[in-house]
Amino acid sequence: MSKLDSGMMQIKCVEVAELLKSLAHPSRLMITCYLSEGEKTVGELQELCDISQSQLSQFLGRLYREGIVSSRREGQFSYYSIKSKDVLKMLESMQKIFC
Amino acid sequence: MSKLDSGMMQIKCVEVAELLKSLAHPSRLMITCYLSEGEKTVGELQELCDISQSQLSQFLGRLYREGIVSSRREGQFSYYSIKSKDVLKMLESMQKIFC
DNA sequence: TTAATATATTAGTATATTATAATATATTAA
DNA sequence: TTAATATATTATAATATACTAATATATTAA
Repeated sequence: MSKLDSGMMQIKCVEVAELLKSLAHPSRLMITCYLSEGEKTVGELQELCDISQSQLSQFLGRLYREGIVSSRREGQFSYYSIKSKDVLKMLESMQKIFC
Repeated sequence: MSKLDSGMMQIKCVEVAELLKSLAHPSRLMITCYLSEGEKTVGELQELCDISQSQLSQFLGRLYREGIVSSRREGQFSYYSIKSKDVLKMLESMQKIFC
């Protein structure tokens, strides 16, 4: 583990803390965990996560704005998935440690 | 990666989201990152993290209440360290991924 | 005992987040 | 075109968080 100088440390901590904040809610974490298995529609997520339509949509909107997920529309459905490899790695290592 | 049933999934997500929330602030993340190298005094952390005495103490208090760090007093100094192996693993894997 | 150092606590304001209900939009099926 | 389904947006009240300044406590040194 190479050490960062204090300036870089600050920058990294701001950046990573933002990611943690995005994930730091039971429902948002659950959403992203399920998405780590692969792309899902809003409806599928709603089944899996058991939260209200409005909240799910708001959480997805937030995760999207914060760059955690990407989305594509195909006809009636919106498909969401994890946007970055690093976030995926992070989700996987959390699953290894805690699940 | 074995799959959890939805009840266990809920429980794990609540638990891990709490941890993420504890770490989801640039200063709290920095504090815990430095502590992942080993026990430190409040004064040492203050040097390293460059935050006000009051905030540092409040953040340490919160991390303590939330079970992330443990502390011991030795004379004039308070020593803090990461309390759980799992949190340590988590911090290390974040460093591997993002630093 | 007093002063200095290390750390903790309290109070107050500003801002952010959560949850819910209501409403809006887009797409497909009848 | 209308109804139904899938998803998004807005408004709002309740709660939590962040930051600062001020004050308090405990320990050591003089």
